[in-house]
Amino acid sequence: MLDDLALPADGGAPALAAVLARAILSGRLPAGSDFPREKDLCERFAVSRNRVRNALASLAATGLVERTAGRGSRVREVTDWHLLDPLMSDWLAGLERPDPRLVREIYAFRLSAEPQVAELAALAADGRDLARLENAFAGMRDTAGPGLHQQHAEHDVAFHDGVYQATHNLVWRQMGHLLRPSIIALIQRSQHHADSLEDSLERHRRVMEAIRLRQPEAARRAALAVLERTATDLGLLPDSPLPTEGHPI
Amino acid sequence: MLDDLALPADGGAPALAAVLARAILSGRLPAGSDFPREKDLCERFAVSRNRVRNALASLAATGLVERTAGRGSRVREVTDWHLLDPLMSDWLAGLERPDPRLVREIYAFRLSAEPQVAELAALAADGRDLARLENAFAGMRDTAGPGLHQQHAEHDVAFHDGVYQATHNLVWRQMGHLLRPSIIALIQRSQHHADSLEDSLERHRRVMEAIRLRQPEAARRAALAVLERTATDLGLLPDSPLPTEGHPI
DNA sequence: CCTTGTAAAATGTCTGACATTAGCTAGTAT
DNA sequence: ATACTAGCTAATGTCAGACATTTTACAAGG
Repeated sequence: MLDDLALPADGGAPALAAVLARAILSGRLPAGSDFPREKDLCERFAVSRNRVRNALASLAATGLVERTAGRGSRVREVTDWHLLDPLMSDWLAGLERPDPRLVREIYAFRLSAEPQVAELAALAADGRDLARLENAFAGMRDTAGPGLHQQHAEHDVAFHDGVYQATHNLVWRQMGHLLRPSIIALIQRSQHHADSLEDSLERHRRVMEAIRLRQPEAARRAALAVLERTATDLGLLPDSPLPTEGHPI
Repeated sequence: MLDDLALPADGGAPALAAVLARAILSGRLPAGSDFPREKDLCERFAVSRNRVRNALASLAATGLVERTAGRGSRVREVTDWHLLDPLMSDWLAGLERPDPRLVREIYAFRLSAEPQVAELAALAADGRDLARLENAFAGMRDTAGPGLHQQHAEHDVAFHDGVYQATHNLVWRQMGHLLRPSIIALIQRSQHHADSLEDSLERHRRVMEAIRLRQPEAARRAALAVLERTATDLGLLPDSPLPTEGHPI
């Protein structure tokens, strides 16, 4: 178990946590199963028990495992994972092949939340918020060529995060963390045709413009349009019922 | 600094973290200020460095402090706090006098999110979800008398959490954690007149009924009505601009 | 003035031992 | 036969001390 995993050259404490977390997130360890003991992990990765315990503490803090003295560590249900923890976002974004169900759940959330977020942003955004959006948009436009998918995705994340930031609400702002894994999954799946990119850019521009002009209703519609574009790029069939019923995309 | 804090009789590792966290959450330590050194905390609370380090690791994981080797620990900005972390929810719910700005921010979030959540719940709720809602509602009704505020609040939390659960979305479900600190703050501030309680119950009932009847639009309106009731009980003026500046509490 | 070296202070890590808890097993009394 | 208890084992939790690493401040020298 975990035999094919390797610790990166860095090898710091967070690196070990990331390796162990991805073993769970990739789905190779079923919920309810026993997680390896501390001693085994020490031998397997040739690190001290201290580091192993720190890594396991991170996994427990994000709800990936449950630890009980004398019993051991056990993998928890997906419903217990703290998807909104920034650590979790990093781990998810680094996955080679993220669980399609998770991608779907996060997308469904964004579909139901982001129009509202855009509406709030249109009501509250100030100059700095607009500057962030403009910068991110320019970055997306300048990296629209082939071979720049990675950088394009980063600017894409920055754009959407900018919308969350512009709400000026402490809770909504925290949720921008979800964007990275969602958008990374996007570029890993879609082939990003040139015309698709052009269309996506235009839809983003309309969100930015509506926020600038303080038009909440237009911002809501524009955000929805961006997400519809995202759905087709993700290969999610619009008419298949996602987690919830009937979003007539 | 922190002289008047005491470790509860339990004294476990999480207890120490809670004490330290509340020192920050109560606002006595300004953002950017230095947090006490590990050695000082060891002496102050008469615990080993190990426990202190575990507690500080929790504070760092929730974004309350930033730790750098050789430098020390520093209190982070409110905008960096992970309000959606379950640990944070527990700490916030245990505060005697939570920061009014935080209460307002969380309320503003709920006001913008919960109608949508109720709508999704109306589309996706199954029998188990309805049973949870009915149980919670019955609990609220049975604890409507005086002197039962604490238990009433718990059932209130269970009701709203049930709505989040009923969305059957992994992300929305995580957000139910925010409810406890929000509702605890509610009962600590409002005097809960008998007629106010009666009105609140009726509004909750309409949410439950709309979810049962699969009426998304009615659920949205009913959830909004509950939150308006909450606003007056919290002493928040409904027409003042919420998410942005101006906290005339 | 800038650079560099050095020392101090703080957190990070390692090690070994012991404490505590959960679960199992065997034994015993009713 | 069942139920309860004692004890054993294995796992995580805690402690104590030493050392490593990083940051910062300060002072000497160019």
